Amino acid sequence: MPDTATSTPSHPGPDLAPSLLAWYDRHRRVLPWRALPGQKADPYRVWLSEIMLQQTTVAAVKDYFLDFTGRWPTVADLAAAHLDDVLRAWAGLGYYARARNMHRCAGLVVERHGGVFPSDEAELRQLPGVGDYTAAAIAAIAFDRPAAVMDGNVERVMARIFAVETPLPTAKPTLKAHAAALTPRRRPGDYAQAVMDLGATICTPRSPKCILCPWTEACRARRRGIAETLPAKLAKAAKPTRRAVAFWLTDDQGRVLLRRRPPKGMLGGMMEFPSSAWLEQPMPDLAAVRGEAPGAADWRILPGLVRHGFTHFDFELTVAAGRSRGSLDGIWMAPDQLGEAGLPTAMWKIARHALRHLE
DNA sequence: GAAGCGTGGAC
DNA sequence: TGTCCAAGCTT
Repeated sequence: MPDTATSTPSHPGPDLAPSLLAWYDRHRRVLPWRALPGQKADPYRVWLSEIMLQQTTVAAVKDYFLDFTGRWPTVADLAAAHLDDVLRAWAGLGYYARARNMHRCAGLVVERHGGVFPSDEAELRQLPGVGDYTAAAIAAIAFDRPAAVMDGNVERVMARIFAVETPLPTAKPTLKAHAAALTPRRRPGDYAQAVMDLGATICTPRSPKCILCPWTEACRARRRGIAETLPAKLAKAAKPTRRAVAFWLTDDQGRVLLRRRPPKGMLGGMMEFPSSAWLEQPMPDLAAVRGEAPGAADWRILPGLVRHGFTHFDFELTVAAGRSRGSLDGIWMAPDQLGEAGLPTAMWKIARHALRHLE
């Protein structure tokens, strides 16, 4: 009996999961947080890796993950650590609220869950730093629950397989429904990693390797020749530039003055060099910002400019160097110890700039 | 819903 | 050089 509904299915097909799992078994990547085939995943390591991997590449995460799990092998160890030490270990990885939430989350898992991560997606979702994606990822990967993960990779893969041309973020609910419909009952943990691996290695934003894709026959975007254009995204606003003068203040022992930023917001809780306000204005001269300096000194502006791109603005600084007159309260560090200070990258650039011009 | 929140690598 | 963007979450 001819059946147009099955010969031209309304969706790419019910058998996509098995072919993807077969591909995954052949191309499984070895990663520090990934359990070996047949072995049980450690929920702590899965959680830790998922937090680190938020908006961050595998290459950037690897060394941080090994360092963290070496220092703090269990969630109880991490919960018992001082936040300062966690922030210092996190320095350079970016999105520092993740580190603060991670530390809070570890404390809650110990206090409320006896040091054992919940396996239920809704319970995981309640933990700080754990959103829809991360809750689903932990449920699927650590506990093999049939949770549908929805990250940037899955969005892209779904947009292409189903040729969804509606731009993000409007298309998100549609893409999520497609992803949920494809999630299998068997091996949901492997499937979650497989579909993300597919997006990361085959169904890439540019130049997708459709020839190697296990779903190439089913892919509607490839058939229409529009795979590389998907998913469509709304244009983003231009980034403004903020400028400031950073103060490199040294004492009679050659130590430099640092301070700790407020606990929330931009670079919350991280170390920084004192500076004038970060304003969307032309670069101020020394006379305009002398009142914001951390103390009296024979300030002189060093040649050159420090540039740094943040998420929503570009940052330009000039560095004023000076020798402190008298003693001043604050955090004084020898320049050769700055490597252990846990400086965010923007501050590290200031330090390099100052040292280059003062030596 | 929109804005705030880092960084480094690829092209 | 600039642009995009990566296993998102919080407010």
